[in-house]
Amino acid sequence: MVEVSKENREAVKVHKALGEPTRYKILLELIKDNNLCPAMLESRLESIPLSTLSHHLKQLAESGLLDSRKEGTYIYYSLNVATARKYIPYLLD
Amino acid sequence: MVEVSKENREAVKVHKALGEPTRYKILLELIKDNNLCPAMLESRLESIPLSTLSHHLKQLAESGLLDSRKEGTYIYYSLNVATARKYIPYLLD
DNA sequence: TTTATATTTCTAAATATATCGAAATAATAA
DNA sequence: TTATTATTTCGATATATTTAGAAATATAAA
Repeated sequence: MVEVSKENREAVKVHKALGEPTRYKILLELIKDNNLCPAMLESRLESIPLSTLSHHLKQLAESGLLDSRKEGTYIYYSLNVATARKYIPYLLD
Repeated sequence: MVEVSKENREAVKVHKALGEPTRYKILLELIKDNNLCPAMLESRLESIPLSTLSHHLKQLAESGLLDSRKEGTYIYYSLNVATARKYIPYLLD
């Protein structure tokens, strides 16, 4: 099997991250309102445990779609604009 | 949990289809050379059984990324340009 | 009508992923 | 230092997906 390039592996990772309903919803929330903490997202996506949410946020961040920054005990997640522009331009603007 | 719209369900399906290395490779081959049959793809993607390939082609087609047309015993798969322009513009041109 | 070719569907096993409670970490406040 | 809050990591289970051989289908050619 011909292996894909590093660039293509990254693309597959991004699409895989987007190809799951909960993660897609997280992304939609962040497009509406950038800079959200897990606890804030928890109240927007009904009945999801924080441990599950955290797991999905990790995958979205590892794909490059999200950035995060820590402030005290809070962690703010935000869209990585460059990655989002590349892979989900149809959702922006 | 807030459910996603029909449009978003379609988007998730497309991203899920793209989020798997073999299917991504199939797509890259079709971008290089549109209108390929399973047997032609089989020779381009080394060591993949036709049954597996057929399964992946089905998912790509069901997501809306591929069209297919039958000619005798052959089935030609091709990019659906509208869907591709929406979800993988970074791969086109 | 038999044979050959292209492809799909079926089925079962292997692998990967999602889920969620409990325990762990990390920062802050009392 | 102890308690509190925000979040992550762990571990186990449930669910979904991928894989590939065998059987089935469909078309065309001998």
